[in-house]
Amino acid sequence: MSRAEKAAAERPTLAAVARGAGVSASTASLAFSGAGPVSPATRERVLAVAEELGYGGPDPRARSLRRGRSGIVGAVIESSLSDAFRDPVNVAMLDGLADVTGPADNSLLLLTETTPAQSRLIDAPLDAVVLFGCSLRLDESVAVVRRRGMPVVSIEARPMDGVLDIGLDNVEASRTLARHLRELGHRRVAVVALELGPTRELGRITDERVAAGTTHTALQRLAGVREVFPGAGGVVTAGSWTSEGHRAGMLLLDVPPADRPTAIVAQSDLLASGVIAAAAELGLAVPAELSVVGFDGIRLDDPRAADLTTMRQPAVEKGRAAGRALLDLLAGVPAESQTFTSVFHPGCTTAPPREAGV
Amino acid sequence: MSRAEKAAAERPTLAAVARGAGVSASTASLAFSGAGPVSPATRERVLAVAEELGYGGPDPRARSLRRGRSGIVGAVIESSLSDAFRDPVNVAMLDGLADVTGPADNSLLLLTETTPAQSRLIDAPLDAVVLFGCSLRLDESVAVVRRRGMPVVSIEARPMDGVLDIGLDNVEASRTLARHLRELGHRRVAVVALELGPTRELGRITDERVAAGTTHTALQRLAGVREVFPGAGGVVTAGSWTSEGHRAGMLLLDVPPADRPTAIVAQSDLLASGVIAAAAELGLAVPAELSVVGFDGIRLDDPRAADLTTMRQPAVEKGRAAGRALLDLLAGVPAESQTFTSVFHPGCTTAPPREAGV
DNA sequence: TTGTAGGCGTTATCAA
DNA sequence: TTGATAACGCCTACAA
Repeated sequence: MSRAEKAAAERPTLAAVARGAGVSASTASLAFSGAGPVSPATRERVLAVAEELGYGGPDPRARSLRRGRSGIVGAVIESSLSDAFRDPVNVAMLDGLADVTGPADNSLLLLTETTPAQSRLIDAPLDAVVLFGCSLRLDESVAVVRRRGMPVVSIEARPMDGVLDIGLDNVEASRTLARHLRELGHRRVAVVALELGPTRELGRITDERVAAGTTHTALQRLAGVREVFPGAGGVVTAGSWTSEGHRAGMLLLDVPPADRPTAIVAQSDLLASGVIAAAAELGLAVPAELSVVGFDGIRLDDPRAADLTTMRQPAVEKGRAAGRALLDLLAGVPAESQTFTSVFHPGCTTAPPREAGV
Repeated sequence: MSRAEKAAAERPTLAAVARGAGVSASTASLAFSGAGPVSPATRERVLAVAEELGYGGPDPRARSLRRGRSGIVGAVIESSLSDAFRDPVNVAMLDGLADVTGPADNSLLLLTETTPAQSRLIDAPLDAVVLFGCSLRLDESVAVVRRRGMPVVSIEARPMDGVLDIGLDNVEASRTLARHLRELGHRRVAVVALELGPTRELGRITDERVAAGTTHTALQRLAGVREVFPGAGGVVTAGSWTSEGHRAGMLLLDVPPADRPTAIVAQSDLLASGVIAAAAELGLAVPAELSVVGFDGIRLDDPRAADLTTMRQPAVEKGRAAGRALLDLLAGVPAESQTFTSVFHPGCTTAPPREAGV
């Protein structure tokens, strides 16, 4: 028996407190939960004995078995925490989620879609689950959770049976950006895409990678652009980070001028920021020599990308909506998928191409 | 009875599976946990019946009561998630923590030090707790947790009884930076401090605010600077964000040149980045007209602050150390507080003051 | 207002 | 290798 176990074994229980106070366990329970009538006198006596014995209140483990609820919502993210939280959009969504679940006495358990058959998803005492931009093991995760009968909410995932999704108008929003560029006169447009899955490797957008792609958001945003610029190519990145945008930008821009796109559609503001940094390094003026658009509408630290042309998406609201849906589901109230809308923000990183109509 | 409750009530239990397979509950349990000898035949039979009944494996709630372990570690942060995660240092520490706890089958529950008497800290099924830069309700949180007999690890908190702390050489590191500035010839030096507590309000550093300060890290870093520049003044911010650094910078720099500091010690790289942005706005060249140092050693997106003179701290390692300490404590192995060391990184944001020896 | 009884779903111990 | 038994600590009808 380890020291910790011994200490735990020695902790007083509600029964011990009740005994000490000369009342029954049920009365003591009421004294703590306030879920029933207890005379002030007995309550105080119980509390006093608890204090004396160093009893810290009902054990949440026992309580959650009895009640059938743990008060814990699993927030599943695909990658490592630092990868995911590097993008303010994810943090904003998480914050929105916590904003709603917290006051309802639910906390968030951080889970990553790790290899061994979603082990934590299986053995953590969860009441419900939110899937944050998961793609790789999406089906597997959903299967595990559904089998347990837990409500599942996804954020920007492809539609799945029995999963309520909080979506975004990715196709339409990307189309809007693409149209904006076309109207300015751009014809040579390249995309810098978010990770497409299943691998996270920077490289050219190819039909193969698109066909094998698992990340709904990236695929949708690409589709939106291609509605306006059919067959538009570009680069797939490993994720929504400035450094990846920079690498992608170098790949696309460090070429003979004739091969260079006149505009780049980055699938996130962070990527756009990296692209703009790459352009600066190559001595390309934005927007005079290169137009760049992003996606998300976050505030960027890099002054060169400060007023980016982008689509603003309601990230915090999406998180809140996911939280509300979860609470409804948990309460047995029917809830439905919903889609949020992005708003076009014209910044100063787009302009007509130097030679219109190349 | 809500729909969710009804569904839960209908879920098969281990006992039901055992009955279906014609074995005892204990045998069925072994078939799932693999914690004992079961003949392959029976195991398969049990698993088959489970599959058929749609049984998703042992209920974690019951398991955690029985085992006395939930596999959940509480990560307590003081502010909102988005405030905390805006600083990559916090994300890195969390990542390091998850790095260690994850493989040991422990997940992280995100908790904020909210008002109502640490409610979630009390009623969430936690095995242990990590305190991340908490200050306001630190004592209260610790009291709650200790009473439950849970191991507690703090990160850069002031020393507390029964709390293992993962520290950083904040005083020494800050002194190093201050000395560096003094050796360059600076005499008029201002500090841009992290939030000092108990309020989060931008304003001048005053004796009162310092005396009332609760944030260990900020106080230590200030003390380190003051060892070299006694009585150094400056600005307290609301937190480690670029925007706060910018505001603080404007406050300190947008004054007659004679009143202007020749160097600013920002207590984080993010703050430093904001200060540099403010300097740029005011047309002050860094480092020619103003030296700026930061703290942390994170990579910054703003190219003007790209190569900041700063102290690099091992944030991920700190998180890992906290995780290891926690696991030790949980296993009953004695563990001790430890302090990490920062490394001076000379960047290109410091230089001798324009007129040495003002 | 308080007490009694039973069980939430598992797993550990021990005996067979 | 399997099974019976007894908790784990609490909560909630229901009865007193």
